[in-house]
Amino acid sequence: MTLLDSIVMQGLGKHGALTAEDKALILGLELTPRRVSAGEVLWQESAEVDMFCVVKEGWAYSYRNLGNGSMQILKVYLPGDIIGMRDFGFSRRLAGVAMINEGVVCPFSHQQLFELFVRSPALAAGIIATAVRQQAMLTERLVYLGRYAAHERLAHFLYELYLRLQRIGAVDENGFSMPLSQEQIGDALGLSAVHVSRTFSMLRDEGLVTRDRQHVVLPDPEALARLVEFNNTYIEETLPPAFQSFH
Amino acid sequence: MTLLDSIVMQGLGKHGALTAEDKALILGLELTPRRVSAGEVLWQESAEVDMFCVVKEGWAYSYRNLGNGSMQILKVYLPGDIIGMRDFGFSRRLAGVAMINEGVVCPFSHQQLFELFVRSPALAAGIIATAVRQQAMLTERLVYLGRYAAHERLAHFLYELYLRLQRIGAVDENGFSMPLSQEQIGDALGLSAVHVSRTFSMLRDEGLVTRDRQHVVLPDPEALARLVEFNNTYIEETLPPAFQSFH
DNA sequence: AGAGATTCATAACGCAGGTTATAGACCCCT
DNA sequence: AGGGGTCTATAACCTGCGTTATGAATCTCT
Repeated sequence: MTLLDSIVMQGLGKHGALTAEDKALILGLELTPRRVSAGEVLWQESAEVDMFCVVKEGWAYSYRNLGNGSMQILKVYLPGDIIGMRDFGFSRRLAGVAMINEGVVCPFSHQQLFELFVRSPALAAGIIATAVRQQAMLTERLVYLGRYAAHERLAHFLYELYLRLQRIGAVDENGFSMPLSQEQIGDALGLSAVHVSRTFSMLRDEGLVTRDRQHVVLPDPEALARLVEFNNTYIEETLPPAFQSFH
Repeated sequence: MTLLDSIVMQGLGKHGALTAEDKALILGLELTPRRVSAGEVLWQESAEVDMFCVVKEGWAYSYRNLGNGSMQILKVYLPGDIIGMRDFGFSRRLAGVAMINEGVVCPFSHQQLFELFVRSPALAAGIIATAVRQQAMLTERLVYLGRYAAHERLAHFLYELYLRLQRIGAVDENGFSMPLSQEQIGDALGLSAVHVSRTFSMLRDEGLVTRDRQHVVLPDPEALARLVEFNNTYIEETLPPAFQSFH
């Protein structure tokens, strides 16, 4: 899963907006792969912002540890995602990032990113659009935390993962591997681990989700999508026409 | 309240990163002021993205109307804020925006923004940093929705408004005007209007907040800040050093 | 000034989801 | 293979917040 294969860049490429130099620049972000172990912390909250990362293999999550002892997981990152763009424009990290399972990440520097911005407005627009899309997913979760019940939050969470995994070819017969524990899912959805378990049982009884350890199957993804009225504007693949002016 | 006075731009200006042309470009975003009435909808969710806005006077909010009949307010915009950057990179609006009270906004086009990006990398970086800062505030609210109780959410909300208003000179003796109804506050914090009322009473009884209609006073802002362990990284005024490479 | 619409405070009641506890299943280590 | 740790399921109990209701205060419109 290279960045060049990611949705936005594919979109730019399709419109002929990417030159050979652009492609070289973006591949340049992935020259230093690093193997990382399960649970490894890539950086802590408040650490200095010294790099960003492309996830090549494995899952990661960004999180905040709170004063009351609990944790809020902000976002789950899958292969092909860029980690850390949230902190662009800040001198310190707003959130920690840790690996869920083992994997491979490609760190790149602030400097490389600036370089890329200056040398290719098309890539800059693409990377910004990607970052904005990630923020849109966060916003969607904010809506769910504010106004939906536990079963809707979980259904939405699983369906979003399903869509994102599908796009990187990690879904097989409506099933996928899900390395998050119920505790971690709870930390993402603002629920207790116990209630996540209850809610899984409920969705199972309704035939919407089956699960065996780390393997999740959505027997009827469309039914799940109807339940959560999934808004897929924010996962849409096309960039607005104005972006094509960047030749 | 002009954009040039906004925190990030002030930061850039202080470092001498802004040329005269830069300043002209950014003032160019505010050439078409438009008076808007209380409750006026600037755009609806799913509308085509045709413009962005600088708020000159009055408060606005972005929101999502949900299938279950409720509303989630995503963000409150104060004078000096840019509205709509959330939708940059999308062809359709992810959220509606409406005025809370009457005011003045300055719309500018997608085209103007691109123009500015191409002609001034320094301004581009500044505007992106501003947008990222707004997203950071959203993230902070997500954390509060996920993991904090009603009184902490409300205290945090009020304290954030207090800080933001202070920076634009709209706080007088720890008091400020707050045109949001309790229903709207509830829609922002994921609470019912009734519970917002209860929670206000609670904070009042503890001497943390007094309120008379639209006028809110925080008798002891520091006590409030302690209660919510306010994380002001995301409101920090300085840009990281790397941004100064944009001369 | 009077009528209707908003907004707000407070009370009564119910339930979704937090908390604590227990036990079984699976994992990793030596 | 056995022992400790983690993860999950389910139950029992409790509470924070939603819901509905009512009355008072304030705003808006004519």
